[in-house]
Amino acid sequence: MAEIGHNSGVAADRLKSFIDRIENLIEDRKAVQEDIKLVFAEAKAEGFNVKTMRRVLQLKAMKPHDRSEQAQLLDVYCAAVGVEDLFL
Amino acid sequence: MAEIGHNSGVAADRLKSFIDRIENLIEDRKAVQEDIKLVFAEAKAEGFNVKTMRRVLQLKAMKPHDRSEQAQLLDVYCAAVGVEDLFL
Amino acid sequence: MAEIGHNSGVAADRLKSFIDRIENLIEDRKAVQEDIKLVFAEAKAEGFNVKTMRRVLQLKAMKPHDRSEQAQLLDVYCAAVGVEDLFL
Amino acid sequence: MAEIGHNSGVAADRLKSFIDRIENLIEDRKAVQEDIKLVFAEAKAEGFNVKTMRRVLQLKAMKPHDRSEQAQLLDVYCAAVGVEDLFL
DNA sequence: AACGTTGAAATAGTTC
DNA sequence: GAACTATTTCAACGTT
Repeated sequence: MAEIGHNSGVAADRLKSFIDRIENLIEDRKAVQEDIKLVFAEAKAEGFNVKTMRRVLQLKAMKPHDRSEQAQLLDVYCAAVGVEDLFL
Repeated sequence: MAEIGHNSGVAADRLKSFIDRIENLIEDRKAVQEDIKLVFAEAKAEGFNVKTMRRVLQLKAMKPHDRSEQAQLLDVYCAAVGVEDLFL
Repeated sequence: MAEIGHNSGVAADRLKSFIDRIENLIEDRKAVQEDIKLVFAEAKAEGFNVKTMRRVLQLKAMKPHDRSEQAQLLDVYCAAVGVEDLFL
Repeated sequence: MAEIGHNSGVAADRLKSFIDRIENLIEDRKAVQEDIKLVFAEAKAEGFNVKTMRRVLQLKAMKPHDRSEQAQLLDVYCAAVGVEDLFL
């Protein structure tokens, strides 16, 4: 464990540096997040359905193999429970 | 706005009562949540896939009409973007 | 992974049972949530401020200050970075 | 709702454009997130406690306590209920 | 290294 | 429809 205190402030400075770097990165992340929100808002303003868009993004992000595997399992489970699983 | 203070403690007592009641209800809710977790754990221990079970529960909770409506829209969007949307 | 299908429906029945149990628990949870809402509504009707009540509940829930744990370390880090760490 | 289909692909192209833009932004966000993880790892390698660092970041992120708002009301409620409301 | 635990981040719903 | 709250989901962390 890094020791802070006593008579040297070097560990403290090091910590401060880490904290600052992370704070800046968190700022960046927030900015990107804000951009994403804006694009969704724009799409919504043109009449697109945001929720469905999110789903499409999820599907695109999935590897095709995983996708079909999950889909099959969902099929089986839905059949077992008596739920129609049409394409969601 | 209910006045608290001055020389009467009745409003304070009333507030305390409300807070206590809600705290108890929150406890109840936590207990139920714990039960849910236990059932999922039990199912998992028997080899079922928890994530897929959650999906089934979502689908069951949906009104059939909404379900098919969303499914159709997803179809259209996936086609537009070039993603296969097999049964997810 | 639990196998469903082939010629035996026992795994299917088992899954159905799990799903049903969880559905019931979710119903319970919704009921409790509804009760909470009602108490808040009652308090509001008597003039209390709901938002502030929520904060009080948060603070009450935070209670266990756990000053034994890593609180000292937090003190040190906050000092190093120049943040006041009133409680926690 | 934006209509897609029939004989014009303009809405489809528009959707595709939105989806692409968001995908890119999501990539950016993942990259930033990765950077954050790296800095934490670096700090940890120098002996700092990651969990405590996260708490420091939380505390720093907490707003200037806004004592003008409804803080007085919170004081009153906390007093009524018997909770110490150090800051907020 | 998988498991559960925990905390953060996203999404959905509700209120004003 | 904008803001806030609540729920759900996801990812990271320590643990066995």
